[in-house]
Amino acid sequence: MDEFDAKILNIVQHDNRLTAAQIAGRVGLSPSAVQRRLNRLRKEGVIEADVAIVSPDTVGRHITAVVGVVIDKDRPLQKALSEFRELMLESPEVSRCYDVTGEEDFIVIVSAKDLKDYEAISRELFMENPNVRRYKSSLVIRMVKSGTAIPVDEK
Amino acid sequence: MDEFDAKILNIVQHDNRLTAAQIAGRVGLSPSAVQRRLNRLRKEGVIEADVAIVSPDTVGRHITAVVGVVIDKDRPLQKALSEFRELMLESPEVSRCYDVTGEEDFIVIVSAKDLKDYEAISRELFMENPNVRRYKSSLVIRMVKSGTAIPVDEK
DNA sequence: GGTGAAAGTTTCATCTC
DNA sequence: GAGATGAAACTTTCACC
Repeated sequence: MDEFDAKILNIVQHDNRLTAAQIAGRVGLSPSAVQRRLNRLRKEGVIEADVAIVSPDTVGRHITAVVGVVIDKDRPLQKALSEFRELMLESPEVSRCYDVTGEEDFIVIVSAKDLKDYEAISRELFMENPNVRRYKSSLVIRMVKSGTAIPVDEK
Repeated sequence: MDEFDAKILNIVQHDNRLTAAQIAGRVGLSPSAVQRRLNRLRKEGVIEADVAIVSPDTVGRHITAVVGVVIDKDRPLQKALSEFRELMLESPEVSRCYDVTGEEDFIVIVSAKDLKDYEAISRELFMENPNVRRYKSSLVIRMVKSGTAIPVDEK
């Protein structure tokens, strides 16, 4: 990982369909050097995935919610935690789930078609979930920033 | 937007480096039909972007935090809100920012190198920010799910 | 890391339903 | 309207310097 890798990562995190030649022009390497680095970064797992980002609104997902979840500590804790994680992983409406410190145990990002759909989803995932003691939904009014990029220091 | 589009979107949201021929095999179309649809979906903004996802840990970003922010309502509200949004947009350590309903005004996802770095960032963005009345950090212990995919109903 | 030839992929005009 | 075919243009791969 040197300065070239950092520059390449900072570029492809915003557009991974640029050709090696285009990236090469910006970072000052030959196209094949860029390709070699990209292939290495992918093999090593620095680049975890290459994905298309879909605009939720255009596919009828008009609601995003941020949900703070507290697990019921009266139940076997490890089991409750792993069951909850499993449920999050297998629910397609859950786009992200963080295990966190603080008052809440998990913070979950949910995507739903509309409010009615969100109510059904939150009832199923949280309200009727015996592992959940309580939860608090915050509806997203406006996506201020919805990036996926991690800053990579160019040294 | 038909069933073919939905299937294509559900595929490229997990891997946008598949070739049109590979996608065609899975959805039951010819490669050129898949290409035309992908180009259309990109032009129409259904596909907002095509990006590489970088593993934060591998580039030295070991801390992720979810921060709930309450804006100081004693200040001119619209100005405070837009200044705060602007700050989030221009801060590379902020990967996401949601304007939300409920107790908090914003929920912010921050990426930092380590705890010391996080303290410096949160001091600058939140503690010393006159537009912020109070904020609450939750440190991410474990990324349970870190997807970017939105479910697209295949009819 | 660079170069260049081979293999693979996308683009686009054309034909068909 | 949308899908299939095939040739041209472009991109990636890989052996070699």
